[in-house]
Amino acid sequence: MEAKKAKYITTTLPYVNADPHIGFALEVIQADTLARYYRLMGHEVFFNTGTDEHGQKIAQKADEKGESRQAYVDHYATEFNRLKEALNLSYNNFIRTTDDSHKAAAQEIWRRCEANGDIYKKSFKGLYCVGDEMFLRESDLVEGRCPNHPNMEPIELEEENYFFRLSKYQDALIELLSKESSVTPEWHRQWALEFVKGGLEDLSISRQKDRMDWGVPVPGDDNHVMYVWFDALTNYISTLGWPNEAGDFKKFWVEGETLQLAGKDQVRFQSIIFQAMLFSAGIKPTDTIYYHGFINSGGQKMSKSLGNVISPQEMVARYGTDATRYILLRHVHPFDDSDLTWEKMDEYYTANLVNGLGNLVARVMKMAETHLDGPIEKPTVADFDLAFLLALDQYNFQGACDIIWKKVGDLDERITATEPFKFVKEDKEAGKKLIAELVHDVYIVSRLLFPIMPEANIKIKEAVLQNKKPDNLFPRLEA
RNA sequence: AGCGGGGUAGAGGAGAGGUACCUCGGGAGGCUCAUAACCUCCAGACCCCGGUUCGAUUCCGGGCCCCGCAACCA
Repeated sequence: MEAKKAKYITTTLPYVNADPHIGFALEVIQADTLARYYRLMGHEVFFNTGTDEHGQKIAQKADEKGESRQAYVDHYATEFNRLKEALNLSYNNFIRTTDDSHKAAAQEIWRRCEANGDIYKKSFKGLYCVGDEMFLRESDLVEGRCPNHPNMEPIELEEENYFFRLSKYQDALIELLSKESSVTPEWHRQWALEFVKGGLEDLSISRQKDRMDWGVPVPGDDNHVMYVWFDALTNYISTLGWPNEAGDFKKFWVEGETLQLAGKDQVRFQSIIFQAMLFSAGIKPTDTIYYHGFINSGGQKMSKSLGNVISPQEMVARYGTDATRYILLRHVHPFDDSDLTWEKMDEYYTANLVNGLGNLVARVMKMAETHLDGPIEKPTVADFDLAFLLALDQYNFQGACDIIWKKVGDLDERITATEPFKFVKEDKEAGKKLIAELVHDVYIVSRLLFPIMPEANIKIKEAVLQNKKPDNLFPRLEA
């Protein structure tokens, strides 16, 4: 058998100024499903996630709470890492941008970009709000004032920043983005291409330390720290041990296939800025970046003031880990925005997991336990359903689930049509054969479940191999 | 303004150039292996106007309406 290409897969790193958001849960579950799928297909996989911990907003939040910056980010890193258990994630590394090795990598990529002539110093003039201690953008202004501090006059301030020569990489980016595989779905690639063709401005990549010190020090200049984006984007390679160019970096980034997952608001950062940084540092660009949509609730953005926020922890508490994964994978569109409410999620859970999959396994395994002499012969490894593989290859999680649940529905129909529970009383051997076939097919379903719902996969397989009806896989919700 | 996405049964979603599918809900029946589950049947939909086509809800053009993005925001 030929050696399969190594696969690298990463989420974006959530910024730790709030508890884990359902949108990140979606992303990390999608990534985990792909990681499990690729492993199942025999690829060696490196799956990365972590936390983005520098920058003004975090410094501000920590100050507000009266905590040290480090204590503040430590708290959140722990919170996010807890998702591993809650969502049954199989990542290989959880990187924090405050890790020493990451900071060293960020400095090294800075040096390489600088050595390539792509970093220069320029003074930047803008309106500065003393209240927020930050520069305001034109579009932020409300009647010429800071929206947070309407009674303070913004002052005009000038500071020196380092800039990254993004403009230099226009042609390289156009070439990269002309490859269909570079971005999924297609419309984001088109947008990025148009955006780059429209011309790129260089971007500020540092902050003066006396105003904002919570960042990675700029190599060779004690007065500046890196702007958080520049530092954070480096994580995708620092997690692989870069700047050590051998080892995992070579295996997964250089010689393997790289896939990033991100929200649709990230196109500019991931597909343009980060790729330009890689070009500048002489590193291969990301092979594919997949962008998911957003999750709204009740037709509106989730927001604390509307009270429609759905947190991943609450979902896990109500439905369990597997069911949370199921809902996010099957009932959220892989590319477009989707809408979830508790009402709808309850419905999905009851219809498809309690009444569907859970009930099917219960009825089949009860018959098996009662009528079969022992476990069926362990099904030999059959080929996976091609349509199922194709769906996952195209990040179509919904489509992959649809194929599984079609099989569930077909099995329910077959039980009604063949009535093995009745038949076994008239013709024992023939009835047993029918039941054994059903058990076999339940096993096949559970195999497909592996990337989607790892716990159910194990429980169903065990039930089949022990010829025992399992406890309710998905308990009915309290009325 | 511009760029992008979209408008499918009562609700929420999928889909495709030629009997329009799924979940919930409504109506009628069946079964009893199962988590009061499961199966069958019925009622019910492709925003409007043109064009291409033997044929479009699906492709193209226009209109109306909704939703994103719009540069440092992590």
